[in-house]
Amino acid sequence: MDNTTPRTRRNARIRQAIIKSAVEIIHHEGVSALSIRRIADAIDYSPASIYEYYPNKDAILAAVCLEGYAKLTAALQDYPATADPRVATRECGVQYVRFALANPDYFLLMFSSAGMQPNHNSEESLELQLLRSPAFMVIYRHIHALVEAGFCVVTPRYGVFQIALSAWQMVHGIAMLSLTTLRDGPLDYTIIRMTLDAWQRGFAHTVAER
Amino acid sequence: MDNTTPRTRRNARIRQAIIKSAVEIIHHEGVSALSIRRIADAIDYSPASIYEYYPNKDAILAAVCLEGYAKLTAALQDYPATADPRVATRECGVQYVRFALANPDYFLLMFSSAGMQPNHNSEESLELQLLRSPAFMVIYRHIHALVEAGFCVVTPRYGVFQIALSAWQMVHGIAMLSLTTLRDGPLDYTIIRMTLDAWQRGFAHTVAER
DNA sequence: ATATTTACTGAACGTTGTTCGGTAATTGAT
DNA sequence: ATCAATTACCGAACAACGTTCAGTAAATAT
Repeated sequence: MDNTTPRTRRNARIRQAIIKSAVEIIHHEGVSALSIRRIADAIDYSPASIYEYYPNKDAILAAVCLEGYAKLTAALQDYPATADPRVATRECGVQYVRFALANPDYFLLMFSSAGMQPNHNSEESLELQLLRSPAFMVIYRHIHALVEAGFCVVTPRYGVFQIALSAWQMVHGIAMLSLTTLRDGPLDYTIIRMTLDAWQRGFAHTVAER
Repeated sequence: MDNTTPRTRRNARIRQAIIKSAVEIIHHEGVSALSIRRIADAIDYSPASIYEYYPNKDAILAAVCLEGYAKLTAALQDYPATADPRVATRECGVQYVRFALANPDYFLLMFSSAGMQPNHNSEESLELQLLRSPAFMVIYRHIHALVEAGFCVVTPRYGVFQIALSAWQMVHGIAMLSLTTLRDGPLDYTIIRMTLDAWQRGFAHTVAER
């Protein structure tokens, strides 16, 4: 189909300009400073025109979050390939925390409210949806390699997926608390590495079945 | 001093009514539905009068959070004393997640924005501040018992405090992701217990010094 | 009983998200 | 090239928001 007519291309460009200026406003002045009028001002349109491209403000925030997920995925992969999967897994976690602290506005927007998740398709099982989420898959593959190398034991009830989920939960807790309750406290990546090593050690042997 | 004159008592009662109605509005219609005007309506005052008791809306939200911290602390202790500190520690974590899912609005309000933490005194070290936070202390004592019983090994760099912090981060990640990304997915407390057991196993032996 | 402090309100200001009627520009068909 | 139909855009407005302030009613202190 002609998804590249002049019109659709202009349309896409303006949509892009909208979320780009939104990202900049958020980055420089925080989420609370973001308003339709500020965006309209930044891209030389009237406030009403914004609604030709996005149905409402939440849709714009959702689009910003989508960008955030992509950036997070890239950040998780931004570590040189390592022979030892244990180190690779751990450093992936460090990257997660690093991303959160480097982009606090992005991160809090993505993971603070209950309605900011990508393609929340309630038809499908949550597991399948996560497995199609690129960011989660980066973690998943690290855990898979960990298991392959014999550093991590799986059971029928608690497989690669569950371990990957647990890893995500661990680093997410570190990141989230660092941004909220522990903000402006010292952030020691040496200690975070020790925490992640301890987490890994917990899965080094069979998870007790219940 | 006379902190119980008729005036101060009335004052306290009205302040209490304000945050009580705020809690109810949040609970029934979500944080986004909370407004000064709605509160004023609920307690039969004019919007302007609210400002005689709280300087602004954020102060009201902060007061709501304070209540939340107290409720969380109570929830963490709401598990019968157990002989085995390993079980006690794990069930404390389960209670944390339970609280989050039972009070999603409270929890997200408390731990979503960067400015909702209690008495953020930047003079003092973060460690000392946490050690005076009742909720954290519940976790801290569990870890202390765990160490006392020999189920958990401490090192100079990574002591009871760090382990307790790690425990908090772990359950916080579970809770937070369950409320946001994993919301409306199934929540299996059996699997959460297995996760917390694995976490505990990671600290069962010496944390490798770096 | 009077002076003074406190409690409370109505009305307003500036800002927000969003809608709508109307106009200018662009497109598709002849 | 011309004309009708669609699309893009805007000004103005609406309702709701947080907050302020001048002014009135009530409670307190003298």
